[in-house]
Amino acid sequence: MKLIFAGTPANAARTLQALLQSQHQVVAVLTRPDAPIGRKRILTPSPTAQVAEAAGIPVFKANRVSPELAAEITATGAQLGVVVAYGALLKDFALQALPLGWVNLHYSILPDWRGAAPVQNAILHGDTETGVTLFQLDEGMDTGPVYDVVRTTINPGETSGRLLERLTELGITLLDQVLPTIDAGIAKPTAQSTDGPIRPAGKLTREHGLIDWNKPAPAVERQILAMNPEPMAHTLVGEESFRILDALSLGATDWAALETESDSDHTPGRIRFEPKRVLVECGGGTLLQLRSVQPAGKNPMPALDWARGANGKVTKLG
RNA sequence: CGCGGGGUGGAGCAGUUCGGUAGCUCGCCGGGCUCAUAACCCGGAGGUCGUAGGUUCAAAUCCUGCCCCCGCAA
Repeated sequence: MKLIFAGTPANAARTLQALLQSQHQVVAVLTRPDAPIGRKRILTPSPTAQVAEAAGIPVFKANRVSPELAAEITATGAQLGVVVAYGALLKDFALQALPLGWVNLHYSILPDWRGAAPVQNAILHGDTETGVTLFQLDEGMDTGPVYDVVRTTINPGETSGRLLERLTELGITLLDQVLPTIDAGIAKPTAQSTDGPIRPAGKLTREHGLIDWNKPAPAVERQILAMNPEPMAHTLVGEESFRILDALSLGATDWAALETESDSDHTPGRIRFEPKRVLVECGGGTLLQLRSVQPAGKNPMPALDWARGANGKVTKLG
């Protein structure tokens, strides 16, 4: 089957690579325009564009599909479009540009977590299960009829980045199974369920990553895991940003076992350096064990490494 | 020229203001103690102090160019 692929970030690029090695023929790729990346503002093609260009496939770069672009898409002769995190909604004329329309891989069990950041939101809200949904694109946001779903358990301590990697692979297998049935004309998508939670998965901004140490440790842990790798949870050390990449909630504090001196000052955000652990006091007398951190201007490092240099200089976060 | 932090044995840091051949907490190797140990004790290896050049009797430290990493902002 002749396909056009639309996607932008790394997981879309990974999926494109898989399609390139499949029985299908990717005749063109749609991705977002090159964007300035990093401090030096170097204009960089999206990961998907890089994979496409390396494979010698024609690339359309656009932030939205115009009627003119839709005509070009039609002219490629592709039968079906496959969308993975392209980054923009397709209007009716775009949807109708291909004989079989478009399918979209979405990293949640629809209709729950429709929107830009389903993986991060699932972890942030403490979900224990998520999945990948392959559905037929319509004009709504992630509202189209569903071909199939693959479910998976969210592992304890799993970050958004790691979970997305797993979901990407699951999505590839899902495409592998469903595309042939669409090609054969025997696939029959069914309307999305109307019961169960339908939570909006809004994009998470840097503000969502600012840690409030008054919250209990389990909530802070979920926040840290959800924000990794983007936009990354952070707090402050003095005036400087301090990112926390990985942490583990230890739950309630046994203060009696911890007290070695007469300091009954249990301030949220206060750090306790132990020989083998770095702990932060959270709300409700809970403790969070820091695992991986990144001070401003430094590379990410194990919390214990940071403690070696920071012990005695830093006493409190936030 | 967007703002800023940083490059010192494998890791994280100190030392740079007031130049005099490198220190701390770990890790690693060997030995000891111990029923045992991630605990403790003793010993050891390991560093062109990012790089090129300059000043000086002497540079991690002062001056100049360059490279690399990162936080914020976009």
